[in-house]
Amino acid sequence: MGRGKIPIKRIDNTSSRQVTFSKRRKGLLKKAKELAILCDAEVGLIVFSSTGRLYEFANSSMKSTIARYSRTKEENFQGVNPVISEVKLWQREVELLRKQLLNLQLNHRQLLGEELSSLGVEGLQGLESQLEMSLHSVRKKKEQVFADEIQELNKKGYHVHVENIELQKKFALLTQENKELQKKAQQIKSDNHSAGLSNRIVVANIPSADIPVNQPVQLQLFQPIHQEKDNQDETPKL
Amino acid sequence: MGRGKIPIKRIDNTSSRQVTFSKRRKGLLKKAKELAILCDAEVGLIVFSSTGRLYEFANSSMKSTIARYSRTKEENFQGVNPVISEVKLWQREVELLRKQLLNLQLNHRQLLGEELSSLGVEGLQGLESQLEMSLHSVRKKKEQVFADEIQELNKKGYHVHVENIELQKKFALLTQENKELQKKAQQIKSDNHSAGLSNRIVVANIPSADIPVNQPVQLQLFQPIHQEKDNQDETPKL
DNA sequence: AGCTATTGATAATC
DNA sequence: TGATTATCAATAGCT
Repeated sequence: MGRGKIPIKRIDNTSSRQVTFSKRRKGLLKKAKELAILCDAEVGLIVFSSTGRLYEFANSSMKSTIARYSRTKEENFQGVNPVISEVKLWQREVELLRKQLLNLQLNHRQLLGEELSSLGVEGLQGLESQLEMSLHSVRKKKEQVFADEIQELNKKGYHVHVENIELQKKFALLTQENKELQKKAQQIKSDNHSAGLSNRIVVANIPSADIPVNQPVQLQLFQPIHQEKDNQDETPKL
Repeated sequence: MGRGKIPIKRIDNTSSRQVTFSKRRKGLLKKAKELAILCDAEVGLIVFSSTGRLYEFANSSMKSTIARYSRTKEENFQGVNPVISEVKLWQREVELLRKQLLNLQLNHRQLLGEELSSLGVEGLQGLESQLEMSLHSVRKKKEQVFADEIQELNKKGYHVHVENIELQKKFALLTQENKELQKKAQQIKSDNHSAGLSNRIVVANIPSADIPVNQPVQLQLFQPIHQEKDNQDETPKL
């Protein structure tokens, strides 16, 4: 598959061998991954380039795959083993766990809406109602989380609001003070004028009417939602 | 690369998964060989089918490839030359399986709407949409099952209907025959009367007009349902 | 490292 | 399974 076919023998030209290596290595790794995913297989792939660099793929872990490999290989030509009893114990454990895992995996996949072919009508009905219940709980939970968050925000908002009122009071006091200072300044100025001196005192004229004092800030956020909205599930029960 | 492209995810259908597995496994092994030959690389490939069968390729030897691998990784597997550590291998396997099982169990419980506290808002949203998708698939599947059943029933119903018509035809013929026999019997009777003999022949008078001949029986059951009814899921996304 | 013409792999089908 | 074939994907040869 390429512009022409090449014989399967060592490519002599070093650079084109390297190019081909990197292309085909990529392809091989991709295909190994795909096989593992598509067919639910445990795949381990080790590739050393001719320069000694390592490339690998393993869908579970290389370590466990190699372990499984060596176990499998040994069992084939090792009918009798002196340390059987303990090993057998563990093997049984593994077998049990594998079974549990497989069962759970099937169940899980069905909960995800896959692999439904093995289910009959009652199974499907059961699954459906289970999913409905789950969905219900999840939505409840989600709403609760939102409600909690909103409450928290409201609380914080209230504190900010209180703080705000305090600040406004202080601001009002300052404004008052300022006005009085201005008045005094004016007085001094006119006194100086009449005395012929011009020792200017500048006082900032802070605007005071822009912010409505004691107007409560709008702090009410969304209210927690508590309407049941699950009656949309009007699937015609056949 | 085939009649159509397939998404890279686990193939649900068991038999087609197995078919794909054997095809792709073959292809993968071939490509591994080619890479090793063409590019002078050291390749080791281990594949376990989901049923646990082992397939492998190694251009030098799996043992030495694994040895080189572990050397490169600077880890020493006792895995390759065991017996002492066989128990340890199994223990590790048990540990791994236990972990997987626990993970899956948590996930599973969450899919059942339990143990949701560890999830944040995004987690809950994700779970919700996943459940919605699952519900969708399950309902689809259920409807399909019903549709199939109905089709099957319709087919059977049609056959019964055809058979019925045949029977009605035969019945009509028999009725006709019967009438003619009656006529003949009457004739013989009157002949006997005039001859003075009374060798009575009794012929059952089968009613013939009670069943409406060729009236097609009502056999059309429900039609398969194919309307999409999922736009009911208008959950307000908060 | 990109770009195609080509071959190769394989999904669907029987 | 095993064979066939229509399609899609990988990649050989160039740039």
